[in-house]
Amino acid sequence: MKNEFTEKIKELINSVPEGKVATYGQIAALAGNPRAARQVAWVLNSSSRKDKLPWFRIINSRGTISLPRGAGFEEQKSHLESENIAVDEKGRINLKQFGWLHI
DNA sequence: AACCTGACTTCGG
DNA sequence: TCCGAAGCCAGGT
Repeated sequence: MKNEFTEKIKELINSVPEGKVATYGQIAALAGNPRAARQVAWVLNSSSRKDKLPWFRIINSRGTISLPRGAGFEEQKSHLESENIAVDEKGRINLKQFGWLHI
């Protein structure tokens, strides 16, 4: 198929186990394009609604929530905490402990 | 086909 | 460790 890259991104996101988080860069790299992290975010934004992907398990390389306050930050934080993942006030997460794949 | 946009990443200060 | 600028990718208009 033509956009197997996008399809693979969805598969990878669905592969993230509960209680773990992955970064855009990791997903992009596993999908075959380490540079297409932005595309991962785009796919999430467009597919999370219809495909119900665990978008809340995807964070940026700094190990923090990328969403701004009032635009999903609170929501994502709640989802993560529901899976026993520690998130501080600034949205920071300990990747050493909760990271799906170790960088 | 060209330009714009985005839940990013990396580098330098 | 935090902030700003530049670079990259694919989809949308």
